[in-house]
Amino acid sequence: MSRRTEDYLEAIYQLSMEKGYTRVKEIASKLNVKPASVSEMLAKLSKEGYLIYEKRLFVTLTEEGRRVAESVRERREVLVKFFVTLGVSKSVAEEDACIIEHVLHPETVTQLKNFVRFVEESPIYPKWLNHFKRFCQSGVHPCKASAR
Amino acid sequence: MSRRTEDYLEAIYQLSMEKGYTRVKEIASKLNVKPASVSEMLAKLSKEGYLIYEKRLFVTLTEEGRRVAESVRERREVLVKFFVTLGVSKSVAEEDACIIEHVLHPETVTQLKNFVRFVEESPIYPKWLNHFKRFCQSGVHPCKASAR
DNA sequence: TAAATAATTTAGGACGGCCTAACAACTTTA
DNA sequence: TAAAGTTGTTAGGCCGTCCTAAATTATTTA
Repeated sequence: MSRRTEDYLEAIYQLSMEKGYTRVKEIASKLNVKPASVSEMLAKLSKEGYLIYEKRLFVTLTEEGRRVAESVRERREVLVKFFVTLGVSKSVAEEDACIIEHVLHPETVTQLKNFVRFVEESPIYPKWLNHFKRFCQSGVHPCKASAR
Repeated sequence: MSRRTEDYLEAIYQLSMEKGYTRVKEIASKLNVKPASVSEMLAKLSKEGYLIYEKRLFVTLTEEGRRVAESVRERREVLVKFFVTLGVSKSVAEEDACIIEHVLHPETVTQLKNFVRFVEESPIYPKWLNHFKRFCQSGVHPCKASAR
């Protein structure tokens, strides 16, 4: 299962949300490739059992395809949330997440999740965040600055 | 400049540290590819001005090549430090860093750096880390647990 | 210094993913 | 319902990176 394969599955998954299926043209525009490339990939994915493609009509994921897509999406969401917590802008966060979601070791993903939850659940979260933001701007840790 | 190109430059940079140069065989083993592939890549990189290759002898980076290699390395180090702070094991951290170092947006890298420094410079760092570790194990935020 | 060994290069090929151009099949509309 | 427009497919090619096998060059050792 290559990275690109995962990209396709996730794109298809998302595009299918509303109508239950999607089309070559939509996938192509989502992934910024030409329809011809999508056609090719669909043939491959369908042969490998990740989706069912009613020729010239619509694409639907199989159980297996959906499973993969969901896990990719989950990983991506953790990353986005995480980068955003860190003060990265949403658009950049999404871009970066999209790129690296495929390759992180499960252990890393677990720790990212832990971190996000830890920070969110901390009673001093607002204060922490505020301090962190000030640190980003001034380069000085507020707790230290006030101590001397 | 492709990802793979960056990998090669960084590998060459590291391998050259000691002796000031390196060899095809070493690069091949570092990157887990065959010498033939290295040969090819060296031809390309040398044509593009990133290194000077005295045929069949040694490889040295040009200024430009060193510049690229250093920036790649810097990014990777931030990532490793970061993942380790997050509780990811060193080996996994290094692996993951190696994979994603190429693709992160500068904004993201900046924030990662900020985070690492912020955490390190916090006066309550030991406490924070301890809490985070306990949270990872129990799933409960220590500050909350003791509050009720 | 000749023979054996080690390192490197070259040639030829594979694979994944992308593209364009030409064609085919549906859909809309006149 | 035929022509025009839209969507999808096929064929042929390209690029980057990798490989194996064979040839070449360098180095070691007897």
